[in-house]
Amino acid sequence: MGAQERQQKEKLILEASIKLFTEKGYLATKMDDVAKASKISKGLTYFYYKNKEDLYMAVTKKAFDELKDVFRDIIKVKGRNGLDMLIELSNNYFKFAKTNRMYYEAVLNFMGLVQLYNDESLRLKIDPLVLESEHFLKLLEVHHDCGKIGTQMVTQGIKDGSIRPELQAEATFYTIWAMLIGYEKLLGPIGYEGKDAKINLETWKPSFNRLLQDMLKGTFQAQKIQPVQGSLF
Amino acid sequence: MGAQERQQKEKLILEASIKLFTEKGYLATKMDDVAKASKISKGLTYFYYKNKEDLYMAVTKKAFDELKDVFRDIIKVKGRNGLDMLIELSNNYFKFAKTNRMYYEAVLNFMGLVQLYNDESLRLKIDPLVLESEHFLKLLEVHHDCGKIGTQMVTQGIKDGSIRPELQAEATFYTIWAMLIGYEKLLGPIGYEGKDAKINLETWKPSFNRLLQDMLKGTFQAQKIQPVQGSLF
DNA sequence: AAATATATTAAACTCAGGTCAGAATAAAGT
DNA sequence: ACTTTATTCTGACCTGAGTTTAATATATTT
Repeated sequence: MGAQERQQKEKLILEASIKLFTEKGYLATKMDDVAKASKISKGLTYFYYKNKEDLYMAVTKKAFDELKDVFRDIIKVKGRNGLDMLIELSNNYFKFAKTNRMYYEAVLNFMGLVQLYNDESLRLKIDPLVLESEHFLKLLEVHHDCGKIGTQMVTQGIKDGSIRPELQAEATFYTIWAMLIGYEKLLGPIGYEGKDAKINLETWKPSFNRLLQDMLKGTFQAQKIQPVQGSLF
Repeated sequence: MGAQERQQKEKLILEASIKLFTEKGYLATKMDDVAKASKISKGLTYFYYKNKEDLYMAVTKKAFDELKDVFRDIIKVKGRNGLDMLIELSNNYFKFAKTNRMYYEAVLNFMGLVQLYNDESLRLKIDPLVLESEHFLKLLEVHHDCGKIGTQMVTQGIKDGSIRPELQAEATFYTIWAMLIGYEKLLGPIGYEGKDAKINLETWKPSFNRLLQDMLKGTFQAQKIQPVQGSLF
């Protein structure tokens, strides 16, 4: 059994666990289930993956790679201004989070891990095997890649005039990302109001998008003030 | 033993677990530890709390109450405009998240729960005992209270002119909250870059605050356009 | 074909959340 | 005051799930 066959076996286990994690969630999925679904013995899964978290890290890697594709798919289409790219990113980001819920949760979980990782005093709370995992460092990179692609969009927007020029691209992009993450996190809780919900998933999103755009381009200038200015010259 | 004495005992267990959760985290804290720290038998903890999660819900209740205090402390001070209140809220929110890390994590965890709760197809993923917990409904209320207080700040800001009038108070506040949540979540991961980090905790925050303020008051109008307008009349 | 390395299994181990039968204590009834 | 009932409490036990390991089968090398 060469390295290639081994990779195939790993992939088999990985895909079985992705299916299970998606259906039942990480906690409810037992290593027994993974083994059964992969048609191998439970012990063997520990031959290919150090432990359950290591397996989850492998899943997370796939998840973050797909999220990165969302970023890449937008920037690779030419002929749009930066603002439009970011608006589409916002939409597709939410779509991703909704459609690939388990994947998105894995991404968020990873961000939580990195938060611990960055705080020396908290790092020891992370399972050492996770840090040793080949996927961990790769994930840090992919995370960073997403940041770079997003920053590129802002830079592009500043260049083409769709975003106000005094903004700092990188900080701005990460603020946008922060908004997306937080929005996703808050979405549910607010929807709860249910009966008299003036503010819920549907009604809130336009407001959110509007605020995001205003923040980036400075609506007052473009929509209200500009006409007045025009009459000046 | 009256109801009062019972409450005291509950409080004892609660405080022991808060200490342990803070020190070692939820997962690393064993019910044996809680029992030992409370100087009772393990079985008895299950007399006062249905299970570990129920205990955690009680902790979460304390956590969210304290977060609500952060909101209340700001709005109860009169003589400031709405925007300033929100800026202070932002600062104090981050301070809270940093100082009371375990509490803040509990709050976030609860938000995750509510997200499941709102999706009928996912609700069954929540431990039924959690839904039965007396704290769960209370927590939904406290969450809502925070939203109301924050919305009040925006309303105030619109009234006193520190926030642009066309914004919808509720949607705007929840967008702000989303930004805070997301910022907190992203903070760590970005700080990681470490060596060449242009963007990290320190350098990013001013940018973030600036974007937040611009979004709310429309900086262009106030700083660049207004003077021109003034010359018109 | 023997020796070595790699896969694979099934059973055993461990740890931690949760239960339970019964003891100790307190409260209520007679 | 004594019995009965309800409440509080304990420690041993149960169970489930992640993980380890000793032993076996299969493949690779020499």
